[in-house]
Amino acid sequence: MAATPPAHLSPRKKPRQARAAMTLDAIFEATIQVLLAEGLHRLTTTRVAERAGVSVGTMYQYFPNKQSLLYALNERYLDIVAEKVEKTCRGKHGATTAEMVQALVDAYWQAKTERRDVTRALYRSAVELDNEALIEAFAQRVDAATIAMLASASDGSYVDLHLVNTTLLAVIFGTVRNVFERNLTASMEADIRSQLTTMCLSYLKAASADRAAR
Amino acid sequence: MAATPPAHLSPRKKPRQARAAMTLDAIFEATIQVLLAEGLHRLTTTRVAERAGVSVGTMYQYFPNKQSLLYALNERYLDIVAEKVEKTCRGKHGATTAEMVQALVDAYWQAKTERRDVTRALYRSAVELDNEALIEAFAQRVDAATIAMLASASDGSYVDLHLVNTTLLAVIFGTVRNVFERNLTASMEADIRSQLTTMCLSYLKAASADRAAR
DNA sequence: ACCTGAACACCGTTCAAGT
DNA sequence: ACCTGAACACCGTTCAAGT
Repeated sequence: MAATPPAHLSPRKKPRQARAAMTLDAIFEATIQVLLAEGLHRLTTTRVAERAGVSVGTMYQYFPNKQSLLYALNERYLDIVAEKVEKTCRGKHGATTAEMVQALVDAYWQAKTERRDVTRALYRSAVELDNEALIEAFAQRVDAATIAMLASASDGSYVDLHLVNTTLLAVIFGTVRNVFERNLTASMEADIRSQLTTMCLSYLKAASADRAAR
Repeated sequence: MAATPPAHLSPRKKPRQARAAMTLDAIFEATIQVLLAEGLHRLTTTRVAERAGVSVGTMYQYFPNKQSLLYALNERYLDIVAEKVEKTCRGKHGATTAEMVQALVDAYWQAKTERRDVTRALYRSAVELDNEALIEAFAQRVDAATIAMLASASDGSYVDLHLVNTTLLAVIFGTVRNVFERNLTASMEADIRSQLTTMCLSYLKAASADRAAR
């Protein structure tokens, strides 16, 4: 689960009535819409409230400030991505390293591409916040999933699995973000994605204790 | 040189007198200071002006808006990084692939680490802006430098040098950013840096036409 | 050519009042 | 328990006036 956010960013209260839960959903949905339609610097509490059909005061019942709204939005999003990656990893226990890497890169890339406008908007929105806790929680969750997967590989083991795994994830996360921030053609993007897979695989082979022992 | 920024982000005028040049420098310096001391969301035009010892009106003579100030700051910074990478690349023409990769990762990582607080602050500040043009210009400049270097390698050539090179840079840029956004120990960071070098190298070997032909 | 700072429209956040 | 919206302090940006 996501780590508890810093106090000044945590939601004020949870909705206790169905009406309130709907209000919250409307606020999140409105935030995404304003973010996409107007951009981060035009994302104002007034505009979000208006689009959500509530008053500003209502927003402030759930979130102590604007940042915490964006924080919660990113948290939701990362939860979904993490869940997808976890599921993929569980499905590949015992497989070959090649299958694992392929599946991992595909799952992560796919999760980020599904709604690429939202992904981009959230990458940007995250800047305002004290988001280290958020990123760290996400990283550790994925870390656990991929470590367990790699440890079960049928064709290789690593002297320092922890380091290899952290490196692998830093490279995948980083590269995907870098690609998303540039304006590349779809085919160039697809090419890089496939090259990234190749690259991760050749790294794992080079780092494999198994191979070194042969 | 850096590409011309979008009209709404380009500086209003260049300083024509020594006094004005000093004013501009003071504004840039103040911006970095406020960014480091107070963070992005407390970076206000008033605060920057006050710290720079000028009035707000003066700032607006040089920059049409707050974004353009951050744009110019990032431009300056990326120019310095690009220059360092270019110099490193020129120095390795004709060397082995291993030397090149090592030098490239070191140069880039080093440039970003030199003032890591500034690097982090600028990564964050860049979010507000329409910074695609900025990133693209930087990427293309480095791209040209590394392509020329790799093409001169004494021990390998590539079927699709362009793709290999773009992938390599996306991975390096992305990974470095990812590492900077996390809170890792110094030794963990050093380890990842060295692993990244290994990884790039094993990728280049795998992608080398030379080796495939053997 | 360069600088000033009061003025304006707008933003984040609060809180007394409502259902 | 939940929602409202006027009120307040502050922000980005302008522009008439100064040197």
